[in-house]
Amino acid sequence: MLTKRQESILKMIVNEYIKLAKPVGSKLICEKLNCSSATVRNEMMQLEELGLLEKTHTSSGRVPSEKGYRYYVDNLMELKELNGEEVYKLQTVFNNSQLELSDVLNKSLEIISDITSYTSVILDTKSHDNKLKEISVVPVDSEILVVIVVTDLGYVSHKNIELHGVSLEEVKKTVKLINDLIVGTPIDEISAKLEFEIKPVIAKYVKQHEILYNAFYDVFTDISSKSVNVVGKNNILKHQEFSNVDKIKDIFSKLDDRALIENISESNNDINIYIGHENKVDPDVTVIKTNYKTSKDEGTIAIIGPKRMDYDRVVNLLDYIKKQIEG
Amino acid sequence: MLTKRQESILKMIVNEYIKLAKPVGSKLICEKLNCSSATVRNEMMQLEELGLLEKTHTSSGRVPSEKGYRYYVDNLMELKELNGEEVYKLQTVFNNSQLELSDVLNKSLEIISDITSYTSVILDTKSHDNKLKEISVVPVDSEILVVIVVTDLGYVSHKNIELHGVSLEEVKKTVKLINDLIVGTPIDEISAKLEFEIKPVIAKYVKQHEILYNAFYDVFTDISSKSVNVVGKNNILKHQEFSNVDKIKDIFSKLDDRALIENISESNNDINIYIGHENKVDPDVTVIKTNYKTSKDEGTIAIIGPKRMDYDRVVNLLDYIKKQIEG
DNA sequence: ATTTAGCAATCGAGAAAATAGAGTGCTAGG
DNA sequence: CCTAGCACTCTATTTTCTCGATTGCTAAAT
Repeated sequence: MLTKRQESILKMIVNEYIKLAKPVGSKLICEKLNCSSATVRNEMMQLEELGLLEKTHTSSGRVPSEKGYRYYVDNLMELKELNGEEVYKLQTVFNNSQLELSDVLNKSLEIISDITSYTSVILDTKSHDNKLKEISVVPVDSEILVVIVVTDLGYVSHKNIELHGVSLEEVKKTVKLINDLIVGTPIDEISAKLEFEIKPVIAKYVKQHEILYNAFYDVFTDISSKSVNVVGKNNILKHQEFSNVDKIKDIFSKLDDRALIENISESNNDINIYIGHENKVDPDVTVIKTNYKTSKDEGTIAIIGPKRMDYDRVVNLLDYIKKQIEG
Repeated sequence: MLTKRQESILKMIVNEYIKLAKPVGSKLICEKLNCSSATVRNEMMQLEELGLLEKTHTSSGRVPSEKGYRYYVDNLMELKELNGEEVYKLQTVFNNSQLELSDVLNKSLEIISDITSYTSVILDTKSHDNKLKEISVVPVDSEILVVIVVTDLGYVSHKNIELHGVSLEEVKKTVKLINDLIVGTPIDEISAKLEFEIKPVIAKYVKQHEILYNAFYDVFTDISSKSVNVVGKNNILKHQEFSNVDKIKDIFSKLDDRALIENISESNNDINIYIGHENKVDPDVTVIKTNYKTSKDEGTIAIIGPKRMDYDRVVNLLDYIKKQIEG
């Protein structure tokens, strides 16, 4: 258990390090506290023994360890009010009634990435309630055809197919068959249904069914796939912990990797903080994220930055967005 | 006018520098040529006076200047055959008949970025022949509606709108009006037509027309806008000329900038090479690009890399792709 | 008229040494 | 329990030194 004084020393060190990114020495602390630097040093030593602080070398100031940050966010962090300008910028997005949810999320996280210099990720998991609403086809010319699929919740996906010897009649027949058989099916069950129920049927009624089957398979796969959007990736470059080209390469490739979906995805409804090794993205970053869920949509929004992150500010911003979109 | 020997020295220096990124000294050259290093040095001095070579400091080897690269690509470069593996990889894309043109372009430039370690840009300008084919709406629920627009050439765009007190009837009426009035209009004339011909009409027949008008305006804007796709951006990090964080920041922000569209766009049908200051993207890169045009689509494909670029290889690859997609 | 051998001069890159300064841990006294 | 004082440690920076690559020039050779 930490004493009151130890806590305030830890807090000061974390805050100072977040601000200046330089190891914090006893002198700086003792000026703010009413005691000598030797006293502070003794306390620091104890905090180090507890694993909350670290030194970069024998005679350097102290830097918070992951455990130190953890203690800070769990016990010490104070959530301040959002500043007026930030709220104002975000409100222009939330008040724009012409935007769809996905636009609102993208734009508001762009703003956040902008004002915080961190990177954001928006993960659209797509709700399980999402059902197939309608399939339609628009012939473009005698050879080409656009297949359009719309779901219950307003997701749209489309694909162009080239008909090699398939007549428009047959296409229409296929579309009708599929419409009759699977409208109303939840999107994540469509693949299976398409293969085991639809394929045999259209194989019977339609010549050249492979082309059509594949096209539909693609559109459905596309619409049921999760989407990832990484915003403000270049902000990575603004932080001195990522000033080494190899590290930059490393992080950029992780942000581009499809595995990011699994690594970011969050089902918990709180604002969750994963510091360093606690997250699956990269041991040198902190990920702050939360799940969002509206009647039409669900997913995860996340902010990624260095462990030396402005924790309270980011938590506040995420919380604000979450509340706004969940209404 | 350069002598035969000067040309082969310049050529060797460029090739060597492209390979090793280190200033090239006289010793290396004189081993390949049948003469002494002093002779080579004399020639080098002349090439430097002509502005074709540069030194990084008084006693360093030589590095090609922009003018030197220019002379190289104009007069010295030999176009070799593509190697079998590269052709094979690209063929798997071109032979996949299920892919649309845009997919083919993206995938083949992904392959090129991969094997060359350069960055590619695909610019889809959209053909002027692209005309509006059909507008349709799919009601998602009582409040929400998907507007889908398809063009002549198979481009699709869509947007969800929220109807605040607009009845489905009115929407259908609007859609019919628009369909009747502007189907067949080239997409780049749609905005104007929408504003000056359609707006007055729907304003007369439809209550709450603003919402609808704005939604349609958005979909049309979207479909007529040029698309940019930057592939292999992280490859920038692989070249030693971009090992400085500020330079990386600089280039990345230029690749993200919408101005890239204007800076890359190319109408000339050849494979064009813009070395350093010759291009509008960044003075430290070379851009090799060409226009492509098929019956359905047109735009620009470009490869961006350091000035010390593998010119012949990239020219060959671009040429190969251009020929493949133009059929 | 070229080409070449030889040589002093130049400069960068890297190692080694010197210096300054910030911060620590410990001890002894308040 | 706190603090003043001090020796010690380590980094970061600057300075100096050395090595080696490469050049330009000159004079002799072809």
